[in-house]
Amino acid sequence: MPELPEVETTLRGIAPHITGKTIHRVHIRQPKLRWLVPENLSETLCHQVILSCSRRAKYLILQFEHGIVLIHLGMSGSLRIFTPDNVPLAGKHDHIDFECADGTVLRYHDPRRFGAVLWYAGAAEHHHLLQSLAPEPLSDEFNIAYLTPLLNARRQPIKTVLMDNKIVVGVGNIYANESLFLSGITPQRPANQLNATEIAQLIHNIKQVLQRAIECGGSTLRDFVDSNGKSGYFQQEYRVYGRHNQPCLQCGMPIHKIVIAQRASFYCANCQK
DNA sequence: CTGTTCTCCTGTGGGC
DNA sequence: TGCCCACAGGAGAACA
Repeated sequence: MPELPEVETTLRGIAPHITGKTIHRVHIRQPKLRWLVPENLSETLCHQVILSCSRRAKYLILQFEHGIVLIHLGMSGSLRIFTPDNVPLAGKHDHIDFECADGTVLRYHDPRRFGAVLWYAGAAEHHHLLQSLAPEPLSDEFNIAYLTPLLNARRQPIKTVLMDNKIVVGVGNIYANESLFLSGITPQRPANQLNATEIAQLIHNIKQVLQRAIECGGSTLRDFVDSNGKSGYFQQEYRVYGRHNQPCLQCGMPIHKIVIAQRASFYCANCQK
């Protein structure tokens, strides 16, 4: 499931291969993603140059002269680059090909189709999906002065609040669990009960764990080119996520699994208070 | 405004 | 070995 580090790694993996290139056509095999892929996307993008590639939250943004293509990988989406004359036949869930004039193909693959590929004839910051997003977790804007009043206004479990895009973007289920473990904070604690030290710890650990995962992704960048995609994303070592009943890596006590707001939550009752 | 529930979809894995 | 089915999960949308 692509979390922010995977999306960032995807961006770095594809950007050098498509930036500055001209779209020749777009093949849409399955338009029914989270939202319908615009039917006329190929006509819209034909002869248009990909000016730049960027990321906001877990959205990838391809910048064109007259608008943007917005890509979200949902939870099973991936992007691959195929070099000219090296493009394999499309597989079952290869829903969209962006074909460049030089033959390079950017292929969107998404078995569960929770992702999105959209066109917006305007600036990225004006798109309704992007304009009300909270700060990036790795930015300086995401700091103690910013977060403290927002947490104090919430009674929900801290884990739920961390996953709220109005508080901070890009912290999904896995990294919410991981950063709370690293901070010694139990996921069900009401957000307004965290003290200043804990908030500082949490911010530090969110940045740390995301940054580390992005650095791990750096060694897999070649996987985005001419790969069959089966290797998938890098395997991150998780400290609590998915470790139900396994010994805590700090104290050896079994890891608990509970459901908070319909999401699997893992924690050590001994290390996290 | 906060908070909760529903929804999209298919691969996986447990139960039998 | 095969069938059935609950389940996971990002995050917007709808609603209380």
